[in-house]
Amino acid sequence: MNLLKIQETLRQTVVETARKEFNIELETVASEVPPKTELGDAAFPVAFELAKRIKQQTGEKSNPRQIAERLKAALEANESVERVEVAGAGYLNVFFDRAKFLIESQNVEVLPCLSESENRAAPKVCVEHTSVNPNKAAHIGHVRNSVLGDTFVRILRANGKRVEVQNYIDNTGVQVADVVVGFVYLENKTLEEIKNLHARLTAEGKTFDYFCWDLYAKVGQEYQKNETLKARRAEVLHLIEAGGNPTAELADYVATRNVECILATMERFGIRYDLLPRESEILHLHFWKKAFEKMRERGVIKLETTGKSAGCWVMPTDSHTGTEEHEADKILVRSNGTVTYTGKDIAYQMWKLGLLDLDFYYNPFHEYADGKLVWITTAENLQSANIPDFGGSETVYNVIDSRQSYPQEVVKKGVATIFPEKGEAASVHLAYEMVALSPGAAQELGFEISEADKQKPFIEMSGRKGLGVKADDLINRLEANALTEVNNREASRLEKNPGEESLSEHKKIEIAHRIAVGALRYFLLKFTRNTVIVFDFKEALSFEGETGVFCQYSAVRANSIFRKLGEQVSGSGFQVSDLEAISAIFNAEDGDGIWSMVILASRLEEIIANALNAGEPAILAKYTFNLAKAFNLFYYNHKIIGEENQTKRAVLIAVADLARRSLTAALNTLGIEVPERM
RNA sequence: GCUCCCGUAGCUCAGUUGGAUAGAGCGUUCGCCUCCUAAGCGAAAGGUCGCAGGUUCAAUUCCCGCCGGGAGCACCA
Repeated sequence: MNLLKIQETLRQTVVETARKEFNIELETVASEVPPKTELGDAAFPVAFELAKRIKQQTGEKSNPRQIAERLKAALEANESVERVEVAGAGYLNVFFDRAKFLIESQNVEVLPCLSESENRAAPKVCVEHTSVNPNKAAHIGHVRNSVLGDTFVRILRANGKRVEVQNYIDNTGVQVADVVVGFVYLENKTLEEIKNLHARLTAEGKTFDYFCWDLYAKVGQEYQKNETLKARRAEVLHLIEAGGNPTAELADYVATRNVECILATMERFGIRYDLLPRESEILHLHFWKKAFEKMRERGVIKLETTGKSAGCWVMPTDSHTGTEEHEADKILVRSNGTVTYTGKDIAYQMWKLGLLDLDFYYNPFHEYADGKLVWITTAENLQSANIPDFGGSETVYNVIDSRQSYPQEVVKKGVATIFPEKGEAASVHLAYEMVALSPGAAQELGFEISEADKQKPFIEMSGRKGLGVKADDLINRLEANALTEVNNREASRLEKNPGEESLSEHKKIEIAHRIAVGALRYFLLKFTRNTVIVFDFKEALSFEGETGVFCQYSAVRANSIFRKLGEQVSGSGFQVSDLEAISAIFNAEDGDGIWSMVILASRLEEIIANALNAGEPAILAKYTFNLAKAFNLFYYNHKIIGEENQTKRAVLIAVADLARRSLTAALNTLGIEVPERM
């Protein structure tokens, strides 16, 4: 009997009692977490609702407290409940049987869904995230996208969902064209020479995406003063889209090397993908043509014959009202017959949902260290073996910057209009605000800031200007800082305990890496999605206070207790006959403190369900921090190893074990691993 | 002009579908390593929840109107 099940049973009891006693049918029963342990473990403010409903139904005024009293007995009949109190104006505060709960918690998985083997028959959901244009290195804003997406994937899996992770590669867009213009017209390089450059950079320990980062910024500057160069962009873009020519080949080489770099960067953060769908295949396999046919069949688009958009195929929208400057309807096909970005996106979304009747071909792109493959789409059938069943998801989550809210709305509405049977709920835009730079941070990076920008609260990062904190730079800095700390702490540990074994260099690097990832992932996850993160070096590099490192430290301390206790304690559960002795521990003066640790650690499953429903990983991040904080307090207040009362010692061990299991699972769901030592 | 987001402690942010004394971190001040790791723990100080109305037994939360900040509204991607 875990916490969720107890709460569900109690809710049912409330519904049944309301039906029996008051002849009222409650659809939902709200339950709350009381603000303090002394106020119980679950609270139902249902008596207020019932009083209102009784008045509506019979016209009789009733006292919420009296209603609560009548529900009280029914709730107390539950075997997990010790007692129920009616508090305040009519709150029902439920107190669990603490000893019984603790005994049962020992045999309960903190995340039951994860322990089950993946159900291949379960409906699949798709998460698209990262989707960095393959023309430069990823910056911290891209990492916010990837970390949010990856964490959401982990939350879905912890809720028992089958998930497919896609990273869309826009390899035929203007951004790639810009870097190609740079290579060809500024650097005067052929494909062979670019290949040599790549080899040289690799040999020097440098990365191709960093080179492109600078080149892209250089091209952006050149465009401002060189109109001929700007004209080249259109030519190059056209050649890339057409395919089958040397420029397209060169662009493909550049884009693919950048994709490799970005994958390597994200792997450092523990972020992986199943499939890389490319825009080139969406074009070459005529996904749009198929989508267009379906839209015409279903009559959701029309050809404008008059007005500003004459000659364009448009999709009428009602969510937006037109003005003199802007048409209300969304153009999907331009008057020259080419398709817009939104049009392509609708086709891609249709494929994701299994509504297109067309498919890509697939080829393995990259193999992770443990053998897992990332696949990439291809335009030709390369006869690959064991291709997973991609696409055709029940629900699609697109992790995209909130600046894309309008086009995402069009895609969602568009797909829902073509397929009303599928509906809008199948397309979810997980929008998030940008990561911006404070004027100070921008200056710290060595950028000239205009007087106007200095007045602004924050400055938007820009790949085109080369203005941003590169992901690898930041994680390198974090790892270096962490390694310094690890070395210092290791030295003082060995000084105090000369007999202890020292950590190998390899292990120290691994610990520093985990700390760095923990710090950065938590930093990006503690903000809710619709908060603009104004990047601040001091805050991002911090290892103290509300940080991932704090949470990791708490888990490391917990593990350290069990290391000292040795293996003999694991699996030594209580006997049911111990119930009274355990109750005595909880009823003692410091019993509430011990119990609050138990109940908080038991909420993980509920919190993860909340995080999924709200589409908000920050809920889990905040919980994890609070859990770590609670454990640090518990750790300080109760000295487990030195405890002389054997029952109390056993209780404390069980509580600490529950806390560390919950904390570890919470951190892992955030994509943060617990280091061996800290 | 229209749409969306934000405004909570000195700073950065949480605050579930309305609910009990509005929370955390940083910063400031003061305590705590003879005791399972001080990347820690405790305490103090700090609030007209942007302003003004409305709905309700109950509003930081829902509705309306202002004020201030941000983003979007392309035959760009």
